[in-house]
Amino acid sequence: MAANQQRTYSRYALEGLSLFGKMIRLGRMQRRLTTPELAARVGISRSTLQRIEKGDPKVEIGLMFEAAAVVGVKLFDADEKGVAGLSERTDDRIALLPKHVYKAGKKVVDDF
Amino acid sequence: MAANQQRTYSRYALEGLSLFGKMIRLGRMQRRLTTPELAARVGISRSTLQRIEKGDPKVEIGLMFEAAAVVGVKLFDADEKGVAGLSERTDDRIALLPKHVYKAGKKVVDDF
DNA sequence: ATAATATGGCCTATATACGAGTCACATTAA
DNA sequence: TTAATGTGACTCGTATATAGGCCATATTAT
Repeated sequence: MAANQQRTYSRYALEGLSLFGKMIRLGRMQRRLTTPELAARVGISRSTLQRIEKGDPKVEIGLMFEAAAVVGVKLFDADEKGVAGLSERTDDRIALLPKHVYKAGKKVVDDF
Repeated sequence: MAANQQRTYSRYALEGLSLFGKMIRLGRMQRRLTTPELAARVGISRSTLQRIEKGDPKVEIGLMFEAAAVVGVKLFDADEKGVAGLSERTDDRIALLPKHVYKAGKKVVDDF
């Protein structure tokens, strides 16, 4: 018992998840894969795949990324140099910032 | 006991997750938020935020999307009409396909 | 029409992610 | 330098996601 539902998610996150699930579903159908087939290829159960395609916020992100990869859905269009290139550039940008944030009576700047 | 590590993830998924985590970390640092601060805003523990920024495949996808939303990381560059528009167009594309996949001796087509 | 298959929804047991804490070390500002 | 704060890396108990099953309905092909 205790049907809590105590965690809430923002509208933006839920909509993004819903879209992500729909894209995976679309990819699956375009490749003419049934839900048991795709689940088998991803290495998950059909029930989990169903939750993925619904955009359930509680699924493991790794499983959702796996499914997306299998059906060819890519988020943040890693175009040019692919994900690796983006990753490097992100590392570079992080390196430019102070390594700790440190709050000391400073007002939050937020200019970027 | 039983340090299983029985689930494996594809390289592509792991790299995508790593990038995703780095983008969240970058967003947090740009906004001068400490890890306890961001964790509080997202409504999660600091340990979970650490796993998010590392790209741990086992975190709830809802939490990661939530964190991304708070620090302004936008998924699948939902530019123009935003996520809602993309979602609609995805629905439309799904509607064009047969509602079930059905395998019947047909060869996998894969033309799209 | 019928048969065959796909999908959605629900259930339970078990593996495990989460929150909360602690400690050590790194980094910053003074 | 020193003091204050941020971060990383753990541990542990408990809430919960997952796998796997079943059943009902929908869809397809014949």
